[in-house]
Amino acid sequence: MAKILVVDDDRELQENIVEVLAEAGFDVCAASNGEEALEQLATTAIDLVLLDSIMPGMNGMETLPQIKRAYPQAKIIMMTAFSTVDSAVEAMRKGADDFITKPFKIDEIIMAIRRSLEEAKFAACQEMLNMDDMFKCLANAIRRKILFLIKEEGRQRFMDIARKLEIDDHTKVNFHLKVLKEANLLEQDGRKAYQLTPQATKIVACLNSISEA
Amino acid sequence: MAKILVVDDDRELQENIVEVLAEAGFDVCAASNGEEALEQLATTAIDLVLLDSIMPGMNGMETLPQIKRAYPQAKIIMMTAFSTVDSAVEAMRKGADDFITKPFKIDEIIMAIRRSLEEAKFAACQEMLNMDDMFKCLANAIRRKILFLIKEEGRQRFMDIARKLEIDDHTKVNFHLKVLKEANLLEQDGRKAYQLTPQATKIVACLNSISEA
DNA sequence: CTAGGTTGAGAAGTTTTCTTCACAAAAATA
DNA sequence: TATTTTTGTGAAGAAAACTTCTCAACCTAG
Repeated sequence: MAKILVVDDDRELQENIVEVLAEAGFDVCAASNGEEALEQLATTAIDLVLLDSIMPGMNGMETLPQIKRAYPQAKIIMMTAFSTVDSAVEAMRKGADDFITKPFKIDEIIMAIRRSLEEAKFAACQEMLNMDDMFKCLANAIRRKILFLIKEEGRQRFMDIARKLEIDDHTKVNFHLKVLKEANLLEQDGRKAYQLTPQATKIVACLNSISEA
Repeated sequence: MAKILVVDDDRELQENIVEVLAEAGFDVCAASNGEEALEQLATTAIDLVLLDSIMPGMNGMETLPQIKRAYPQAKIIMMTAFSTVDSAVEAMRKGADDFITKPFKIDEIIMAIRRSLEEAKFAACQEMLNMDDMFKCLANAIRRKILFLIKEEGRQRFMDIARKLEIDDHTKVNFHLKVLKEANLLEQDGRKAYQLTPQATKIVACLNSISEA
């Protein structure tokens, strides 16, 4: 279930939107201005922000780039009663994913939300589908063994890896370590010991959870 | 944190073991006999069972094979005050992972637990390392796209898959679908529509979580 | 400093994987 | 029923991946 943050200083409109979106099946929370929005985002995983452009304190146009910078995965739909081509273009260039004019119809905002959430899902799938190097790496059994050896026993030096995996031909180990480095799954520290990259750590933990499920 | 179930009708000993294991950092729960143990296992993910062999009602030797059958991933350490070679061999043959004689020292039981849990972790890693077909499947981009298309849009017929992935050459699609079927990631229903196997569903969900983290 | 061990690189040979082609079988439609 | 469309098979060719070999650079120990 997608989590949506409604940011608007008009308390009545805000509550109206929250109620309607909740009825439409979304998990909704609210903030009255930019500062509150950033606070909410800091503690809650938000999928999409409905952001009013005119608010006292930090307004929508000022808040937008800050949210985009700190929470790039969150989709942002800018709402405004005073829309011009210039303000629309400015908002989109600052990172808004959509732009909607008040007063709007309910199904209009719901459709915009659904479209933006769909785009977010698509982007997440694309990112994973594009991890070609990583998938090609994991196709090879020796390389899987190397990753798990390092996960289980910590960083390893070249000949330790070869010995523990019982591979006599060091050049075979060298080839596979090179492939792992080029795929950004392994890196070397000051002593040339091999360790997992953050990405590899994530992947190995995830794959481990398949066996446990 | 490993979850341990202590099964013993001697209430004082049971509480003693629970307390000591909790202090050693384990998450512990208890049962007084075989029936209670099976009930607990039905509602809680247990990593390891400490199972007394002599209990009223369903005793340890009767409970052991039932646990092993229903919860094969759970490690079982059999405890007994009346140990003979025969009883030890019988317990191990029925699936116990270790066998320990009462009265035992605390560090003795903790060491046995640690050893068994380490073996469980090693077995989980081995299972995953051996999923060669699956990993080789995921190395190919077209096959990843097929899996995600079906995850996102539900079961698909042959030409629908080709059309949605914009692949003109149907024999290319056919080849990759065949590889996915042979790796037990895809199966066909009565109308020949392709759907994910339970295993594939698990894997795709897991890989999806990498992008979201 | 020298010799041996460790680590790494590049080329050639071998194996595996993928794509394409020709054809066939099954299902759907007119 | 005949024709068209959909789905599937196997072989050959092409591309990618892996293994082996030779050599080199660097590090360590005596």
